[in-house]
Amino acid sequence: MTAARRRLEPDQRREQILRCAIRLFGERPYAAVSTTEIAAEAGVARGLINHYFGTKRELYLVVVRRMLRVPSSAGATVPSGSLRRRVQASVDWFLDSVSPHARTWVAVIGTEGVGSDPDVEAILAEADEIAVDQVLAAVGLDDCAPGHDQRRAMVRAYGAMVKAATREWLVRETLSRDELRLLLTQSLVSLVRDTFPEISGQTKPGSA
Amino acid sequence: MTAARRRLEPDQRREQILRCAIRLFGERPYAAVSTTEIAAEAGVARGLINHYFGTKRELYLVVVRRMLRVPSSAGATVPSGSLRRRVQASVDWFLDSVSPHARTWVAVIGTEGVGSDPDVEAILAEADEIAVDQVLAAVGLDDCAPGHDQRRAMVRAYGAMVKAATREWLVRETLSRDELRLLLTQSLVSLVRDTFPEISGQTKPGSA
DNA sequence: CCAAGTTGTTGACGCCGCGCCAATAGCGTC
DNA sequence: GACGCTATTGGCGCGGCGTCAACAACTTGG
Repeated sequence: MTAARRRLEPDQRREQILRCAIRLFGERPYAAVSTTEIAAEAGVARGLINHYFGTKRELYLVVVRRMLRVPSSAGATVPSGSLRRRVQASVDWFLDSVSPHARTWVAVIGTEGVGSDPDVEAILAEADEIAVDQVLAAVGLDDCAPGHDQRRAMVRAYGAMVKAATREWLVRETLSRDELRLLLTQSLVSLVRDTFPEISGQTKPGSA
Repeated sequence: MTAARRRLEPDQRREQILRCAIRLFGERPYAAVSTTEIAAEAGVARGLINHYFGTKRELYLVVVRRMLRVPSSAGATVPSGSLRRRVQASVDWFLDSVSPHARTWVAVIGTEGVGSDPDVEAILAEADEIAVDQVLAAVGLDDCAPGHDQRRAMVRAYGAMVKAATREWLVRETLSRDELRLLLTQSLVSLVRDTFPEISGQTKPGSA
């Protein structure tokens, strides 16, 4: 009962399989999803998956990449005003762009214990770098030389907090949107205002 | 050539297999490590793994649990002094306890893209809760009622930043230990001093 | 309107990893 | 030294994955 096989444009078929894969990989960990299952879900022969994506693993990587494609750019307009205002605007923009994709976004960010996959990490890392660029741009510290790498590192770390806190909001619902907004804003302002100055070349003697 | 099979105490054998599993799972993602490989590494028959751990998956969970067992408690003595002093002391304690297990610790914290595993998440979550307790204790806000859940949520988010920043230090080496120390201290101080007050019950009217 | 070509799609084969279980053989005991 | 307990083994069956040659849907030329 192979319900009348139909011929599709490669792109359409590819997309169709990819959609099923995205859903299944979003529900269960990699090892718990079989290509047989994905194929069945898409109503195609299992071999077709290999034809389009090569390997189960490669399909998985495509899924990860796809799920990280944020609307990104678009509102890359840096607002003006005080530091706090600019930060607040960026935070709001982030929250707005996450809201629609909530479930999907959370699945991608989800941590899965031991044994990290280099390829997956590379994809996540690339997305993080873009985010860092946006944050630094919004804050107005694009790339002044001293302490450049350290600042980026710290913003990456801040990004991890953003992800975790957003999960608290979307999944555990332990934070309201306003509370999350407050947390993200305060933290970034503090980072830029208090921490950055102390690592930019000369160690500014802070009042202990 | 089954190099003269030897009989061991169950605990010893279990531990031996576990050690090999820890190493391999630390190097590659779950699906890329076979029980055959673990068995070979440990110099035992593959079936023995099932005998001791039941399932590959269960073995994996034991590995995750084991790798999260921090020296924990021990120096749970809350220091006294100003907020900043107490925070600083906690940060130092954390950095000291991570240093020895660096590689292992990082492997556990590592993120692995899409499709989170509920069981793994539960284990990580439990460890996080313990960490939150320690932080709140150090800060001196054990469990005063108003805004209790929000505070815990925010500290969990802070914990994510701690992990990420520590990775920057240990893996990417983009931050020195001192810079990391500064970042973690400043952030937590800011969190407690600036953000916490605004979510404790009455919304303190902030200067817009 | 049919034949030939193009190419999306299938199904089966071989391999390997995993869970299970009966058989085997260390090691202590009488 | 024989016996028994149990740690340990090895192989069976199932199922997932990658490959490949055959098949058929759709297109094009006559």
